[in-house]
Amino acid sequence: MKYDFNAIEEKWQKHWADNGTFQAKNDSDKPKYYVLDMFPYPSGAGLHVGHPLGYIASDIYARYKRHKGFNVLHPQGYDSFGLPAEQYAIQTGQHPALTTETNIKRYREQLDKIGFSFDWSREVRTSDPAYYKWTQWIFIQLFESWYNIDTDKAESIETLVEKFNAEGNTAVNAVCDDDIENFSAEDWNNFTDKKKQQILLKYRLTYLAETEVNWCPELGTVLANDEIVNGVSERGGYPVIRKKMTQWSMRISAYAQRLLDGLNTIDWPQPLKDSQTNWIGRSEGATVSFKVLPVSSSAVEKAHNIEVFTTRPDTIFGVTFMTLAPEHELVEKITTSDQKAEVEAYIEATAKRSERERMADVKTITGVFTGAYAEHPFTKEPVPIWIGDYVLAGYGTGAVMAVPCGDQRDYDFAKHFNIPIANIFEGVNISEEAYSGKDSTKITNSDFLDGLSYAEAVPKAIAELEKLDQGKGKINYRLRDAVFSRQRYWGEPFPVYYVDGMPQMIDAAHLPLQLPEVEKYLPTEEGEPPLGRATKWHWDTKSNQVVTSNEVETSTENGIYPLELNTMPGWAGSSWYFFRYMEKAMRDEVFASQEAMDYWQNVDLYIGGSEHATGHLLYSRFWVKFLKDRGLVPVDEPFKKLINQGMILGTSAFFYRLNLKTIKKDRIKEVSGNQTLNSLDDFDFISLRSNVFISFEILSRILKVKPSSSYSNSVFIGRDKELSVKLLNHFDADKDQIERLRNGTYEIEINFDSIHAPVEFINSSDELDIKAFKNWRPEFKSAIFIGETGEEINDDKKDKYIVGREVEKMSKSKYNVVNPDDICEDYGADTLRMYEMFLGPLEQAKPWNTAGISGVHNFLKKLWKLYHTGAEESFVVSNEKASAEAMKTLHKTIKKVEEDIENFSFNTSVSTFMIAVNELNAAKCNSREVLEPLAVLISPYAPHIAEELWNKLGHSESISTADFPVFDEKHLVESSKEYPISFNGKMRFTMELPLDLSKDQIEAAVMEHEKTQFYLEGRTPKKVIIVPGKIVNLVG
RNA sequence: GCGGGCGUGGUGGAAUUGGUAGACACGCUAGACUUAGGAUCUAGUGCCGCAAGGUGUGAGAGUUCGAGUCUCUCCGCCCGUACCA
Repeated sequence: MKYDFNAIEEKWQKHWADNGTFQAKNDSDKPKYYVLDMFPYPSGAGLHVGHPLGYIASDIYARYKRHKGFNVLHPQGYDSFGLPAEQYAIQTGQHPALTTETNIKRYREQLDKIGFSFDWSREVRTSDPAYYKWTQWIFIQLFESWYNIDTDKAESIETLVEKFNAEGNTAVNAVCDDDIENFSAEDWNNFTDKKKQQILLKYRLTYLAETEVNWCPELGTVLANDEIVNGVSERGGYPVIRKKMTQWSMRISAYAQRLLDGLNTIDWPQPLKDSQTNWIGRSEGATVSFKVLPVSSSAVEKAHNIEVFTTRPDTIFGVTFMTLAPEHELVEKITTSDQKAEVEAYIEATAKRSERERMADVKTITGVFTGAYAEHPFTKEPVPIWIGDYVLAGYGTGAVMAVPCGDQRDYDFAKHFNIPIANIFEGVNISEEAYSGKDSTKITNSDFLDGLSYAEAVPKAIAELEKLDQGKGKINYRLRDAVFSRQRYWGEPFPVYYVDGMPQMIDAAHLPLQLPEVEKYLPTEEGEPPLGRATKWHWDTKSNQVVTSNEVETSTENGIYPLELNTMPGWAGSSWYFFRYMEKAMRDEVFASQEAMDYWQNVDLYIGGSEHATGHLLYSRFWVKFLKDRGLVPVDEPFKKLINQGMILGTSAFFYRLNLKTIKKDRIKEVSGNQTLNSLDDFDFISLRSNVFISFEILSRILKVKPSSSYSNSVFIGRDKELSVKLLNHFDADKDQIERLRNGTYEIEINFDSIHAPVEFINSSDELDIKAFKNWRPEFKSAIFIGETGEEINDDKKDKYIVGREVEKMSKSKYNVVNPDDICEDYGADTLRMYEMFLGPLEQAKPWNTAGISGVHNFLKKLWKLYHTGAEESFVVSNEKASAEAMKTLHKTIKKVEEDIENFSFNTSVSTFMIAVNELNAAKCNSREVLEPLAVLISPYAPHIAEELWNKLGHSESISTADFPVFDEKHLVESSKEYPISFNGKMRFTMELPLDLSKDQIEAAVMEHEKTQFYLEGRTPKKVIIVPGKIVNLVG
């Protein structure tokens, strides 16, 4: 029988599914092990070969752990709420649930073909009401909680109300909004119910707040930061503005320190821990309060204080000015009438500047003096107060005490505006730049800090500030509370209705609150989220359900209230799904039972991409810590060990379009490939010699710019004068033009667009059929294409275009996707699995190249032949004793494969299998003693062929129940070693020597060797290094 | 700028953690069997050289009997982040 992989794989996949082979038990004598993949979003494009990489790795590990005697939980599910399904719904009117259902079906088919040992009986889908009922439930728990700093954990809001009743809020130590007013128990009891609710909202772990969001008017929705590229929406390229909106937020900032501390307890890759650490951004320092000096002409006479945060309180005597963010609330209050016009103009100008401009232009220093002064806390000297956009409103207090001698930005600002710079560092020259070292340098000109070093001065400065009650030590975090509202349809509805503007939770007994039907998935004409289109989206507090009639009006009298129109973000459902799998079957009465959670605890091994470092992986940790605080789960961290699989990249084909802009002052003349451009002479500024095209080669030579899609391919001529002049010289521009460019009258921007070319128009010689492509994409009809060697390519001159190749992330829009189904069809799932592992280290990004797959496929054929013989390929495994050599091969392989799996070094174990099969083939081994354990060894990698061979070996139970072979050292014991003999560290020859020789005997044997005399060239070795069992080195 | 990672044949990548660099595989070359199949088998394949030999892990230095591996300096590439006070 030939190795018919298609038949074998289909047979066993069906067998496993029918027999529930991989269903985990919740009670077992075996130790438990929980292996989890980051569950996929089922996109319409289906799986490509990059998706299964991590699943294959985790599957190998899960199968290995079963062989090792563990009760393994290895589930899979779908993160099925999300943007693409909604976008598709907007375009086609198709309900996202239907699209999602179709996509899941397709995903499942594709996944099943690869032979994963998932326990599908525990599948979860975040968009399933039975699932999101519990996402809503957790939201309610967050709403019903506050963070008590004294106990350092979340507690029921009831305990807060008790405190307010007893003693007001003055003694309450909570993480809360910063605009809390103090009140006594008496005040509290006199507050109206609404007032009480308003106050409590400022303490809850999920709360409503006015926040700045990225609003895209064209798309009519809020965008997440990662949906914005270069200041415009990723989808469609529309402008994005900052807008204040009332949004649900999660008080993740309460957990900043614990999220940081927890990193020390988990086994995660260091780069990932580092990015969470940076994201949380802890910095130690102090807050300092500066009194604003009253100025007769200032708008208000009332005394103001400016709070700043600084990490360098030791430099307080170096303060020569202060800077506020333009958005700082005190700006308008302290600005003097003289400066008012200028300040307002500046604020308006900065508000207008887009995020993109601000980012592109960090070098330009701008700012305005407010006319006001603050009093230095110690010297009592007046300190001028400026505003400048280098101070960010969103970080710290939105204000800084500027120490130009110790901070480069303050230094540059001071230089630019001729503000005095005071030096407080002994023996440091600050005539060129600021000094920010934290070493033993002594501080001077600083009163009580004189002569102290950084380490000594910081606590001293803080102590003195505390005496004045003008500052105290503070730890600041960069981590912001997370906005939790989305103006989308396809997400979890909030279990919230509003009475008199105050949010009320739907009683948990009435969950899930299911998504309503809408006729369109767009925002309403009034700008409300899509749920605003639902005709039945009011909550009836009498019947505890969504009202069924379209006619009913909301009112207090009938107890019917409007429901929240926003939905939850994508990360809501993925922040707790790993608990849901723990239950044998989805249960309606618990999100996961206590027994199940006590048994499975946390995920032992989690595999997924590092792109989730500051999203999913942080939010999950936050929710788990919260759930732990409230006694709802037994663990503090969700994922004990984490592995990031690298991305599998695709090879894209590109061509390049010339896109030039001349910019004359404010006027922009755009001549892009979308317009007719007959020659490059069309430019009014630079007249390029005819027949000279700007080639990448020239560009890269002159400008050191490489054409590539990751680089923007833009050369901004004019912004960098020197480069511009070089380029102009290259094109023989006249002196006058160069002069004008130097004067800044003109700028030119040369831009190359990289355009992805679809494979169907490219032949095997990498040539693109231009005519066919232009017919397919008419918008490129008049584009000028530039070849990699710089020539202009158009269909009237040439009909082939040699495409550029580049490796990048696989994506449908880049036409570089390889489908795993095709690989399974042609080579089999076992080949696919092994080949993906063979490509290289798991964590590494690597390009997909089908060329090498035949090597792995041939290996599986050779493996098959080990168990079969003759033209008919009949099964030949015998019960004869194996040779010592074959046993050695087997045990060498056991040892190496076991080590490799434990180290997640799957690529090297594939090599090890190849070596083993080559050796056993050479030794003509067909002994059961070797071939039976070999099948088990290989089964995590190639489960189908292993299961088939196992079955042929006469076993009725699945190979997955077999024990992992036990390594026995005795088969590897050698009596001799081929020693490398080195002279001065250079290996010259080897000689076979018994291992039981003493050093002296080895030396004698080596010295006797004829080649030794040759390499010594008559000299006596000065030294002979002998490491028994390793090497011999003669030093001459 | 800052943080992290990396640099080894024509290619993907190995290297027992300081001990024979290039395992395994792709590709390539030659041959065998076949007759137009992207099949199979055998041998070879870092580079220079007919050979003996020389040389070789981004560049340079250092530690060591011995360095791809450790230390320092520099160069290049990739990822993350962005005025964080």
